[in-house]
Amino acid sequence: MAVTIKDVARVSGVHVSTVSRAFSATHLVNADTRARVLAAAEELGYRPNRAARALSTSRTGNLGLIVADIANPFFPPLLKAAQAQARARDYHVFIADTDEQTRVEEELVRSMAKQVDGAVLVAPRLTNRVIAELAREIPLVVVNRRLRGVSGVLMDVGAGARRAMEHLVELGHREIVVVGGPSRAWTSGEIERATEHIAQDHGILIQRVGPNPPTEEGGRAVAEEVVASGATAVLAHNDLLAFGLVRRAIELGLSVPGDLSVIGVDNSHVARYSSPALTTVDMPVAEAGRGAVDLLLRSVDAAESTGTVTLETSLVVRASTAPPVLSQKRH
Amino acid sequence: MAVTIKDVARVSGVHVSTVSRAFSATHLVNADTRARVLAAAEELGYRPNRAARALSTSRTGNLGLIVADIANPFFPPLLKAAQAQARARDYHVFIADTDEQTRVEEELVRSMAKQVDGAVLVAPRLTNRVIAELAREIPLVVVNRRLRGVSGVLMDVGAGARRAMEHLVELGHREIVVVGGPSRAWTSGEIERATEHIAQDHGILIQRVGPNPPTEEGGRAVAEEVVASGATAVLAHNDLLAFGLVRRAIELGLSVPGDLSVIGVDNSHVARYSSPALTTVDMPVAEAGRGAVDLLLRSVDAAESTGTVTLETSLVVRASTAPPVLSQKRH
DNA sequence: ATGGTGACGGCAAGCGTTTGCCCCGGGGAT
DNA sequence: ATCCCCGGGGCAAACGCTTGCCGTCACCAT
Repeated sequence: MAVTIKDVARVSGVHVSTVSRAFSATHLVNADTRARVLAAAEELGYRPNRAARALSTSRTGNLGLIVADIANPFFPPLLKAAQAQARARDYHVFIADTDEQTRVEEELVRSMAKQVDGAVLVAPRLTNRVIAELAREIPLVVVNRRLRGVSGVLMDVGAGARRAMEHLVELGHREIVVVGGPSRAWTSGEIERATEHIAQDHGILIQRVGPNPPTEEGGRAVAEEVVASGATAVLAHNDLLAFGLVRRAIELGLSVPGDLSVIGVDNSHVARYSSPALTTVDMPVAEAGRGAVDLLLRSVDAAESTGTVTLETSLVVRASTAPPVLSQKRH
Repeated sequence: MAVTIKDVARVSGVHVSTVSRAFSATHLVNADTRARVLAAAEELGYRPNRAARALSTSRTGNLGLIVADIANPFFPPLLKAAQAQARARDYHVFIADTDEQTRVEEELVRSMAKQVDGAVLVAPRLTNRVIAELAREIPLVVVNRRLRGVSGVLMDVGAGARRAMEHLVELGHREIVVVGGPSRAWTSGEIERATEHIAQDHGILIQRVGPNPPTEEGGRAVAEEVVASGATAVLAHNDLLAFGLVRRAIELGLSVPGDLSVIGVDNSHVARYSSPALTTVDMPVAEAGRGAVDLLLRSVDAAESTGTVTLETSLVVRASTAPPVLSQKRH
């Protein structure tokens, strides 16, 4: 029923192989013949069947994009950019949501493997071991994960966290709580390390709370603990967490940034939309999405190349940070 | 290199057809034989090649999901729900972003056609004619578009807009501006009709501005016009537009809701996150995503069934609406 | 004229599955 | 004892495309 290469061949009076070549090896066919074939194809509305093509070339023209939570505002701009880049290269993309579950993540990669030329894992929650294993089965690039032998694009969240801490220190804060995210996220470790350094360099007192789910709820849940800590500022693992924390802190009667300065990470639109607008670490997500696809496509073509690109982050100062008020300490 | 049905056949000592049946027509093979086959498959890590399967069954196990803008906060929760539902049914989903361009939308459907069993068009910008045409080539379901002969899930934004207007009327507003969205969006017409009715019923003065791009920028751009109109309240096509409008209005020295009440549509997270929190029309997006996939799968299986489901919306009153101040009119 | 050389394009195998057809053998009905 | 039926499973074609191989023909150099 659907029009196939055979129909085109019949109509244009050539063999199917010629039709095939007219599309994918243009230099092997005479210009006039090719024109006839293309005309016939056009007339019939012929579209090559990618699945069939995949069967003989073992190239599908598809990519997989796997994220923890599509609805987390960190991801959509990245997905959008990656999708656009893929499309520009004539690739289609499968997008899948793992719901933060590592089992699902692994299963998803495996079940997609045959259908894609490669996959990008965005902020994977999987262990390095499993990722490395998967990378042996299918070209992989990871975003925000450092892994020997696997291509990756990293957003330098460590530098961003450092900037954020310095900003707080300059404002005069001396006791800061760092609200952690999911324990298996690479960014968690980066932030921990960076904040540790800053604390030592400046003699700052740091308290850590977490791990926490990277959601508004997670933020609300830790608010009381943060308030009780007596710290005057907090750096949260992401904007959502920061936002929930701010909301709850305000409900508890605090003023932000008056009583508590809060910094998020991601520079997602919640940071811009919320009030007070959040000071946050900007993550170049669109660039990361594009970069991941480029990297992936490169390793699909060139078989064996792996590489890592690191993208710069920056601190965006908005209205959720201010000097601490010099009241008597609360504890 | 990859393990195929042949390998499994060899290892388990049966013919490939038996292996095939062991997977997809279990009742046609003896239980013991089947167990042997499955064991061999497991041992080898065999996964059926979906592309090959598609070739002979003409069922791909894939779905397409096409949206105007992944980064517009209206879409991600819908995508997430749709994707989850599809996964539960063992379907993979292609997600594509049209960047609000109708040409791209059409081209996307066509280029996916051979690779999916059906597609859902979310808030399509295409004309009815083109959609109907596409629906003839591939099972389609549209979200937020009413179209004879094409399955759809509709969120009753008309009822929502009516509720929103009534809310404003009850608060005492008598001059309201309706900020329109993209002209080709179905919701635009619905809102226009609903507001028209309310205006007549209550003798309200309505002014329309638009069409506008459904973005924060779009909202900022119309703010001055809205302010100059002298109206005391506005109903915007979506939250993003409402949000941009609020921001700009505040920059212009107005207070919201003091000088201007604003209502959005979508109940996306920007409505919750922004300040003042937006009164908005809640859209059951997750349900719509699930419903669309269900509907699509049904028409894929049952060939010829088309249906429309309408989902209820509701008004969420937050902090961006209040009674008008009774000052002298500004014009 | 003769042989050589490309360019062009037909032929057919092969990619991994599914599925209609048929064969085989065992058990129940007669 | 014979016949039938049916469960089980092998065989091979088919799905739509790509690609290595080879034949044909025109054209050029000798």
